[in-house]
Amino acid sequence: MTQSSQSSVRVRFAPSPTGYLHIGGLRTALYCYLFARKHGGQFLLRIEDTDRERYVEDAEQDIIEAMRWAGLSYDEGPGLGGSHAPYYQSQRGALYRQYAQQLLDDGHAYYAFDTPDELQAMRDRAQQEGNDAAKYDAVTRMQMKNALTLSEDEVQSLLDAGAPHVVRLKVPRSEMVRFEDLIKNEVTIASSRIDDQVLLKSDSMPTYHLANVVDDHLMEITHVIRGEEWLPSTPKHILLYQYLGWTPPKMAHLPLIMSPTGGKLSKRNAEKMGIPVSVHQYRDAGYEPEAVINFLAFLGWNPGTEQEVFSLDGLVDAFSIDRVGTSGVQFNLDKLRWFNEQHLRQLPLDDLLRRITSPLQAHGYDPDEAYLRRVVGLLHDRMKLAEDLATLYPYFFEDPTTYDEKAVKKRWKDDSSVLLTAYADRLEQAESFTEETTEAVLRALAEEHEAGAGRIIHPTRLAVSGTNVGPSLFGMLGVLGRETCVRRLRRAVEVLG
RNA sequence: GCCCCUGUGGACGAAUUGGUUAAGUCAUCACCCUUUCAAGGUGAAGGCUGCGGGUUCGAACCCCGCCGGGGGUACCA
Repeated sequence: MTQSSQSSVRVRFAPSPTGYLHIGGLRTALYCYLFARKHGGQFLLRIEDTDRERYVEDAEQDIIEAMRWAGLSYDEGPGLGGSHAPYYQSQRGALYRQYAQQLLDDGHAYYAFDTPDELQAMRDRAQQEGNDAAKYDAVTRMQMKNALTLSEDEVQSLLDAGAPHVVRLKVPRSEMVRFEDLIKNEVTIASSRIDDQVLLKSDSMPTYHLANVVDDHLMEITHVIRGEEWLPSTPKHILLYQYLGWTPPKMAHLPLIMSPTGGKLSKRNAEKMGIPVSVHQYRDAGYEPEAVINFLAFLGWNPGTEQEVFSLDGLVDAFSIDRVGTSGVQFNLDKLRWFNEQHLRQLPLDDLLRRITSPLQAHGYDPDEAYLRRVVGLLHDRMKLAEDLATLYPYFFEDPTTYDEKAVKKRWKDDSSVLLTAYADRLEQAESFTEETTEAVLRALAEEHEAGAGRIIHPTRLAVSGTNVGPSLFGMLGVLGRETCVRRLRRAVEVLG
């Protein structure tokens, strides 16, 4: 890297608590984190709670917990403090107002008193006249009720009378606004395309644009890494930096995550595809945080080598912003499952046990540890999700209540009752009950009846598990134990005849 | 509509930066292994690198024009 890697890099993840942290948000956070750590810099969390209408009470807690779960630790932020506190925009109002005032004083911003109805009327008018966009800009602002069209006295008396008003950015009529994006390279937009953006809302809260620029500067952010949906408004930010006399940070806009049905992965179209949206849903479904992180890292980035399975630290090592792609990437649940399987498999037994407990309990199972260890030993290599134990292999925790219909049809034969009864009898009397003995007993029995071993193996699996798929039969029997196996064999004979 | 970003098999993506038969992973299919299903192993199918022009001895890569996809166009972020 040409970048002198020490120190100065500061990156922030700045979510808005308008909902639970979603998977796309976590990816943005991850890239911020990777970049910061890669360069030995700081990673901070800032809560952008300027929208009172959409504020969600427990969203902030959810965001913090999701970051912790994912292992994305930050150096400054809520609960931690830091030299640039507070990290809540709702607590920094005075700052934004101060800089808005500076912009006002310098003639780069102005008061506007238009009501929502008047704005709507202006847009309707513009549309009727066939103007391509209904903008509040260098042309239309002269027809509106603002400090540019009203006299100084009128403005003052409106202000004194407490008339609702906003502060708008005075965007130049025609200027080329240019910036260098670390991912998209050079981007240029004509200022005539930019709205006179509201900076301070009538409730005196800042909009994203003002708050973001002020905070990024004050918090000494060196790199703004965020989703591509922000690319078109970046020129406004560049203008703001310029008018405030500040040097803008480096910009990097991440490609969007798409739904398999097309379009940005939103809550709605994701759920339609059975894709969990909130990070906590992944946790609850038993996905490994390392796997989710690994998967997310590869959504728009790759190391350029064959290696795909990475730990978080490994990703930090391998990460480089210039290997981030430029086009939108489709979310692929299959690939996530594969990553999950990879990570699950390399998890030491003790760690695996810890992660398996809560999904089990969620399904009402609370096996003792020694038993669980044996079950997991048998199933470790077959698991794709921590939840699988409860959903795919419930029979390790309770007797099957039904028998899979197709399996019965295929595996339950005329001689099954006789054979299983005999097998149950022998198992009951066998000297020991292990993987080896259950197999030896079964094979001997099959031979005596001049039947293939499968004649007993398959119905036994059905009787014991209720289905015809699963791990090695004898290993399974050994784990379940004599009493359980015999009971289930006899019950199957009773039910299936 | 207008503005911005973008386009390599079904999905993700590599390609020493203009160099010859366009990697690999997921998914699919087949075979092997096997008491079943996975896993694992081996292999297959799937591409005029969106389309059309150009530049060049040579283009996925550079230029032009189309077309497609996405985002933005709020007193939301």
